[in-house]
Amino acid sequence: MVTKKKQYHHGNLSRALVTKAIELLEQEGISALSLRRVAKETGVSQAAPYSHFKDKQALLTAVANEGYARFGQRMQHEAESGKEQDYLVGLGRGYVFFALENPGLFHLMFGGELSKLIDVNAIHEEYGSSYQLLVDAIDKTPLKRFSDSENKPLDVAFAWSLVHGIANLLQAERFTTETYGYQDVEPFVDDLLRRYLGNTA
Amino acid sequence: MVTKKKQYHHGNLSRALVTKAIELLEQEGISALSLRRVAKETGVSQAAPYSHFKDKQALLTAVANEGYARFGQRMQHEAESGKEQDYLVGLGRGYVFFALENPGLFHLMFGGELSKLIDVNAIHEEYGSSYQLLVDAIDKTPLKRFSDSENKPLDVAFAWSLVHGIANLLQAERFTTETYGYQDVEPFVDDLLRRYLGNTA
DNA sequence: ACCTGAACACCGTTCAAGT
DNA sequence: ACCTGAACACCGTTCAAGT
Repeated sequence: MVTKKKQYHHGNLSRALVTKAIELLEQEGISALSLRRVAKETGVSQAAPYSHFKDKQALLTAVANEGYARFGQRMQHEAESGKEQDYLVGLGRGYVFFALENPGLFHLMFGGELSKLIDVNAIHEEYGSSYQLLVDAIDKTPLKRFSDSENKPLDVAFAWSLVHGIANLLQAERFTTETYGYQDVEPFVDDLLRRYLGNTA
Repeated sequence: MVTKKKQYHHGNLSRALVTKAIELLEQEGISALSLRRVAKETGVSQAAPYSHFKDKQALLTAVANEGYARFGQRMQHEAESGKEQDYLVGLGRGYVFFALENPGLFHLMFGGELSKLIDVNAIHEEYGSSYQLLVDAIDKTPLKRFSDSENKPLDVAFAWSLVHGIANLLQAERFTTETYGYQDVEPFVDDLLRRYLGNTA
C-alpha cells in the first residue's frame, strides 16, 4: 500500500511542492518558507524545484494562485450558505473568515511579498475571478444606503476596501474584538458588515 | 566641516542604524533590509548592531515605532491643513497618503513581519497615539450617516477598516485608479472618503 | 527531461577577543 | 561599555554531471 514514496518523475513534483509550501506557510508562517526546506521536506534535492519553477517567486506565485482559488470558493460558499440574506454581506463574511482561517496564505496573497516583483498577469486569472464576485454582487444590487448619486464602481471600491481592512486588521490583531464589546469575532464582523455595507440593516 | 565620520561610540550608532534601515527600506524594499547591510552601510561591523539591539526584530521594531510617529504627524497635518473641512476625512487622507508616500515603512508597520513575534507593548506608545487620533475624531462628531443607532466603537472600527483597506489596496496596486475613471489618486481618495466616511457629502 | 551534489555569495546570530 | 573578526547553520541560485 505504500507507493509513490520515492519516484516522482511523473509531473507531480510541481504540485507536491506547492502543497508542501502551503503546509509550511500555514504551520510556521511566511518566514519559515524557504525553498530549501520545501524541497527537503518533499524528499528532493535543494536544486530540484528549479526544474519546475524559475525561482522562489515563481513557486510563491503558484501558491498564491492556489490561494486565490480557495479564496473565491470560500466567499461564494459563505454567500450561498443562507446564513446571511444579503449576498454582498455574505461575500464579506467569506472574505474575512478566509483571512482568519488562512493567515499565511492571505498574507502571501495580499501582503506585497509578491506584488513588488510579480508578473501581475501570472496571478490575474484566479485573483480576477474572486474580485469579480464582488463586482457582480454590486452590479445586481447597488448599495441603497448611498444611492443618492449612483456610482457602482465607487461602491465596489468601497466594499472591497472595507472588507479588506477588516480582514487585515483582525488578522494582524490590530483590533481585538473585546475592545468593541464582543466576545467572538463572528458577531463583531456581522455587525460591522451589516451596518456599514448591508442594505437590510 | 567633515566630522562624525568614524567615531561613533557616542550613543548615536543606535539612531544611525534606524535611519539607515529606513533609507534602505524605502529605496530597495523590505527584502533588501538585512542587518548585515545596514551595519556595513553605516560603516560598522556586522556584529555591532547587537550592542544596541537584541536581534533583527528589535531593530525593525524601532524602525516601525519611528514610522508610527511620522504616521500620526502626517495624519494630523493633513486633517489640520484646511484642505478638507471634515476632520475625520482629513485624517483618512493623511492615512492613505502616508501609505503611498512610504510604502516600505507602511508595509513594515502593518504587514505582519512584526506582528507575529513582536512584543506588542514595545510598539504601543506611538502606534496607540496615532490610533487615538481616529477615536477622538469620532468621539467629537460621530458619523451622522449611521446615526440610527449610535455605536461609536463600531464607528471607529468601520472608519479604521475602510481607510486601512483603501491604503493597502492602493499601495499594493490592487486597485488602479484608472479602473474607476480617475486620472489621479487624490480625487479618487477624496471621493471615496467623503462619500462613505464623511458627514458633509 | 528531470534530478543531484558541490559551489558561490549572501543571511542572522554567537562568542572570544580587543579597546 | 562598545566594537571587531571568525565561526556556525542557514539561505537562493547556478552549473556540471548523472539517469
